[in-house]
Parts: sequence; C-alpha cells; structure tokens
Amino acid sequence: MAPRTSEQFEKLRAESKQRIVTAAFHLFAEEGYHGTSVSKIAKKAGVSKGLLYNYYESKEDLLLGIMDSLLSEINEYFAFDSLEEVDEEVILEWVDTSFDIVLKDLKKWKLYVALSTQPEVTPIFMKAANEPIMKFMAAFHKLFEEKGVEQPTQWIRHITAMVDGVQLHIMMDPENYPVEHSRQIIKSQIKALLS
Amino acid sequence: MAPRTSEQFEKLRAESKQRIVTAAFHLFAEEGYHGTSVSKIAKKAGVSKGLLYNYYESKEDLLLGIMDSLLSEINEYFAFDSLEEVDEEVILEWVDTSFDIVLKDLKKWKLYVALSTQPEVTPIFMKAANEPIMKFMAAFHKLFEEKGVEQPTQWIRHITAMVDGVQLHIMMDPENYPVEHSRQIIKSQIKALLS
Amino acid sequence: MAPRTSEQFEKLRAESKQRIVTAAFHLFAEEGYHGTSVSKIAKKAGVSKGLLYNYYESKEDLLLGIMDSLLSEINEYFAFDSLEEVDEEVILEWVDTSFDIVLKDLKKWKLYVALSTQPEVTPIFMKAANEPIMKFMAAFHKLFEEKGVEQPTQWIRHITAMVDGVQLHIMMDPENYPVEHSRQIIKSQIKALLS
Amino acid sequence: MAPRTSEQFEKLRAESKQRIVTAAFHLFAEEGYHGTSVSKIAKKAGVSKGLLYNYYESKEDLLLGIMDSLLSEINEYFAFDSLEEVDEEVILEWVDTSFDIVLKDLKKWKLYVALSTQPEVTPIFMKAANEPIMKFMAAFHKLFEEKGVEQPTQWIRHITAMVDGVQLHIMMDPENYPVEHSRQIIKSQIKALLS
DNA sequence: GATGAATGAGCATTCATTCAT
DNA sequence: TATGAATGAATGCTCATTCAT
Repeated sequence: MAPRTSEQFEKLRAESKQRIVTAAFHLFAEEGYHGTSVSKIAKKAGVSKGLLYNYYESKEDLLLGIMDSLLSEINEYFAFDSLEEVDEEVILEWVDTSFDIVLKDLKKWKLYVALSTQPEVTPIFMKAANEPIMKFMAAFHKLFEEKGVEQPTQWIRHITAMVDGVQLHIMMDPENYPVEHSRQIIKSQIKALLS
Repeated sequence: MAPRTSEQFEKLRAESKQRIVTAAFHLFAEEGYHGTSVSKIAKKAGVSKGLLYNYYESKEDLLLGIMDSLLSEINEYFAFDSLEEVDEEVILEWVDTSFDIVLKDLKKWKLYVALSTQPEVTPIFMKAANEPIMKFMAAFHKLFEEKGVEQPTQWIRHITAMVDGVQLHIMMDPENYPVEHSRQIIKSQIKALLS
Repeated sequence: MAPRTSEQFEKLRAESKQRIVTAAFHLFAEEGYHGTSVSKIAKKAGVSKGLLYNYYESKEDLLLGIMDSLLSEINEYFAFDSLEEVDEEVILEWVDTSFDIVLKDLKKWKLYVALSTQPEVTPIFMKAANEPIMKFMAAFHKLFEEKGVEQPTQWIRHITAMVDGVQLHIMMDPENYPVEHSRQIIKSQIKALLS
Repeated sequence: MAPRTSEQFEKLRAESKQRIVTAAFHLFAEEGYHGTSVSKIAKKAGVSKGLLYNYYESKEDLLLGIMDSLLSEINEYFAFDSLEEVDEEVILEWVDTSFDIVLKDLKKWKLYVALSTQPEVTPIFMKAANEPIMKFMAAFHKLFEEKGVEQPTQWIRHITAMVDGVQLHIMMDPENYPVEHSRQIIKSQIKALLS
C-alpha cells in the first residue's frame, strides 16, 4: 500500500496544530503560563502529550507560536491603506477600530491581554508589538504638526492613553460600559483639535 | 542570659515577616506567582523555609497577605475626609492622587499592577478592590446628578477609563509621559462638565 | 509499469537493511545502546521509523542483528583450516591475526569493543563469543601438553591476556603503539616455550 | 526548640550522600548510565528522589561525583613515596599493586571498569585519569634509559599493555585466572630487562 | 515496501509542604 | 523562634512502538 500523500500529512498536521494552539491559548490566558501544564493542554486539545512535542519543541515554543499568530491577527486590523498619507479620517478610523476590535472578539481580546501582561510573556510581547505601534505614532505626529496642533506629542500620548483606558474598561465590563458615549467624546475631541 | 521580653520577640517576628513579604512581593510581581518557588522567596528573604511556614500557612496565604497589605496601603491614599459630601474639589483631588500615587512610588505600583493582573491573582484582587471603588462611583454619581450633568453614569465611566489609561501609560514610560498635560486636560474637562 | 521482480525487491530490502544496521552500529557504539533513539537511527539511515520496524521487531532485535553480523565477521578471520591439528604455526598466526584485525579495521574494531562492553550488551556478547574462544583454548592446550610445556593452562591464559592487553592499547593509541615490538616479543616468548 | 546543630546536619547529609553514591555506582555499572533511572537509584538508596536532587544538581552531576571519588581512591593506591627517584623496586611494586588492587576489591574494580568504558563516561574518565598515568610513564622511562634498556618506550608500552591485559582477565574470571603465574612471569621479565 | 502521525509509559527534575530537633 | 533534611506528587519532556494509508 502506498504511504499517505504529503497533502494528507499536511492536513493532519494542520488540524492537530490548530487544536493544540487553541487549547493552549485559552489555558495560558485563563490560568497563566506557569499555571498551565502541558498535560492539561494536550488533554483539552484531545491529543497526546507526545504529539504536542512533535509540533512544538517546548512549552515556550508553543507560547511563541501563539503570540506570533495573535500579533499578526491584530496587525491585520490596523493595516490601513497607507500610513504615508494620514489625515483626520485615518485617526478617527483608528479610534473606531480600536474599540470595535475589542467588541467584536471580546473573548479573544481578553485572553490576549491576559496573556500579554503575564511576567513570562511581557518581554516577548513588547519586542514584537513595539514596531507597529511606533509607526502609528510617527504618522499621527506628522499630521498633528501639519495641522498646527500645539504640543502634538503630548496630545498623541494623551489620546492613546484614553483609548487604551476605554479598551480596558470595555473588557472589564462589556455589558455595561458606554462605548458609544466614549467613542463620540474622544472623536469630537480629536476633530476639535484638528480643525 | 535573661529571656527575651515579649516586645523583643514581637519585633523579631515583625522584621522577619516584613522581609518575607517584601521578597515575595518582588518575586511574585517579576516572575509570576507560579513562576516563583517558596525556596526562592525564603532565600531572598534570608530566612529558612521552615520559618516562612511558621508565619504563613501556605504559598497562597502569603499571596493573600501581600495583597491585603497592598490594598490597605492604596486605600489610605484615597481615604478622603468624607465621601458623604462630595464636591468638585474631591473629584479633582481624586484625579491628582491617582496620578501622584503612580509617580511617587513607581516601582511598587508597577509590581502591584504586575501582580494583580496575573490570572491566579485577579479574582482575589477583584474581590478586595471592588467595594471601595464602588463607594467612589456612587459618591461621584450623586454629585453629577446634583450638578445636572447629562448622562452622569456614562461620564463617570469615561472619566475613570481615561484616568486608568493615563496611569497605565505613566507606568509604561514614566520618563517621557506628559503627565501634567493629561492632568490639566482631564481636570479642565471635569470642571467644564460640572460648571 | 512492469512489477518489480523479486530480485529487485530483495536488493532494495538488503540495501535498506544494510543502511539501518550501519547507522545503528555507529550510534550504539558512540552514544550507547540506551543513549541512542530509534528515531535517530532511522534518520541517520535515511529511512522511516516504520520501515525499520518492518525489518526488526524491536530495538533489541536490531542490536542482536548487529552483534550477530559482527561476530560472524570476526569468526571468519580466525577460521583456520583446522583446529584439530594445531601446531606452533597456528598459534603464531593467531597472534598475528589478533593484531592485524585491529590494525586493519580500527574504527570498526573500536566500535565493536565499545559496543560489547556496554552493560546491556555484554551478556549477549558473552553468550555468542564464548564457544569459539573455548575451541581455541582447547586446541592450544592440547599442543602445549604435547610439547611438554609446564603449567600449560597458566601459560595459555597468560598469553591470551597479553594479546588482549596489546589489542586494547593499539585501540587506544593506534598511531604510536609499537605493535611490531610487542608482536615480536610475544611470538619469541611462545617459540621459546614450545621449543 | 533549638534547630539541629550544624554537626547534626552535616552527619545527616554525609550519610544520605553516601547511600546515594553507593546505590548509583552499582546501578550505573551494572545497568549503564542511561539504563539507570534516578527513581531506581533513589529507591535502592532508600531515599526520595527529591533528596537526591538536594545533593546533586543532576544525574550527570552524580556521575561526576562518583568518578571523582573513584579516581582519588585509585590514586591513593599508587601514591608511591616518590616518583622522582624511581628504581627497579618501584616498578615491581607497581606491578604488584596493579594486580592486588583488582584482587582486593574485585567487585568495585569491575564496576569501575564497567563504568569507565561506557560511551557517556569515557570522556570524563579520560580527562581525569590521563595526568597521573603520564607521570608514571615518564618516571619509568627515565629509569629504563638510565639502565640502558634498548627501545625503552616500546618496552614500557608493552609492559603496561601486558599488565592491563592481565587485570582484565582477572576481572573476567577471578576464580581461575593464574595471577601468581602471570605476576611472576612479568616481574622476571622486568628484572631481566633492567639487570 | 514505505511513510510519519499518533500514543502513553517512563524519564529527569522541581517544588510546596512537613517535621525532628 | 528557627533550621534545613526529607518527601512525593506533579511537571516538562523523550522515546519505543503502532497503525492507517
């Protein structure tokens, strides 16, 4: 009998990997990286411990895999057409996206934050997330200067802090937090600033 | 040799306990609750493992002790004379204190946040921190209503979200974050609202 | 396509088997029986684990196969025309062969010794190697008695011990060990004894 | 109550360590380094696995500890008064000691050889054993030259090879091997050479 | 004949906790 | 009060072996 074709193998691999990653993501986020045992991950994923180690060299390698895929997912959201020609519209869209991303996939977002704030994970996260954020800040800064905003740096930092604060509070109480109110306030503030 | 007086014993006890708590706090915050072993804590505190277990029933008990002392420390900051008669002044003071507390003891604050966001710790923290926060919110709400602010609940939540966001950003980059700018903006917003 | 003839199959089989045996022999000798994983053997042999288990029932079975083939290889060297009619010539030839076999295929010999002295392997080796050695000893003993050597058993054991010692030292330092000197000394000793 | 005195602790430590070392030595020798599990060692030593790791950082560290103590034990045997002034007597004594050491503590010696020939162990052993051996060889060489022996290097290597061969054969069959015969033959050979 | 995904028992190691002194 | 030796369950990880294709 012929051995399985490589496509068949590939499919098997991809399915198992996906189940492992999903299980690990949830457990890492909910019970912490060190608080989660590899056995638990394997059990939740419905595979054997051995198989997990066929795909990931170590528990840490698995963590890296998860962070990678999460970060690229988030980057997709913020992949605006062009960061070269930033105008008011782009900033307002960025505010909207920042809130919508949390609302749209609340559970994943909570897990993502829960994961990235763990001491074992933060360094990895910082390294990977820093560059894209810097790009945004630079583009916004350029616009603020062009529009003659006084103290552009301070304003950008204040705005991003506000947006992060609102994101955090949405996460903590998505049922009741008045997103639309905050969204409108912040967007008005920005419009007033740039007019 | 004369037997030690009970005050002396008490003093020794208190000193040892303090060293254990300090060591554990730093380690829990920096390397995670599960990532920190009791042996490491004992070594850093300069005491034996046995002694540690004389003072704390378990690793978790030690964590609870730390959280307790941290929370009461924070509550002291916000122990305003009266929450019954809240006026504009109290809210503005609350904003100031919120920022100053981070600036004043940055390291401890970072550790505190690092600790309280760990999955193992968050439930404990939530339970203990919830009540005092609720008190504030209620007092603020009363004032906003009296002053005829429209959508008082939404505004309170927006303001607390902003303050938390700024706190977070101060922590992440204390050297460069423009605290005074944010402080002035937020306080002006509140004043305008209440006038 | 025409089905492969059975000779072709046989040839493929033999080639694969050979590559497995060679890889396993090297790895067992260099990293120990327990220190070598089946995966490593398969990878080094360039075949799949599955195929390896088509040829050998287990890891231990593979070890037995290796030992078998090594022992029969060695036996070929010492397959003198007749052990019935042993004379001085045969003993001297045996000494020569003992040294030449080491010199000729040093690497294989080292691996062979490395393998046969492993605790997991020694019992297997002892069982298989014992009989041919006994045959030699008996034949030599008969000759020594005929020649009127005093304490023939003691001498035979002394001579074999010497030969083994020299083999060992050749192995350990083949570049510098003075084989010819030892060869000549030992052979002279035997000649003197039998004259 | 006062804590145990440090002598008490020291005694406890020494006893446990000794039992662990003894158990590990036997098992490593009899079943191979990789073939021996830490659990088995702990069980044979009558201690918990955890305790073993209080004293040795790893399985390999335990192996190193054993090799160290074995090598220093052997070096004691061969610690002749002076290697500066080597005469015939010293060489003959060296031959005697070489055989007696095997006869006297056969079991330990067998284990020692079994251990030092394992692939995982040989490198460690070679590194540690090389220097003392070299010292002997140099001292012997000096004497042989002074006595006008032709081809002194070759003879020294031949003699050490013989001695090793006899040691090996004693080990393999201590009941029957004619040590005294070999001892006398070799010593006579040396005497004749140096006369 | 040939593949490699999948398994699970077993391995080395860590660590919260206990206890005799 | 104070010590650290001692425990054993649980962890991260490996590996001989099986099996569908």
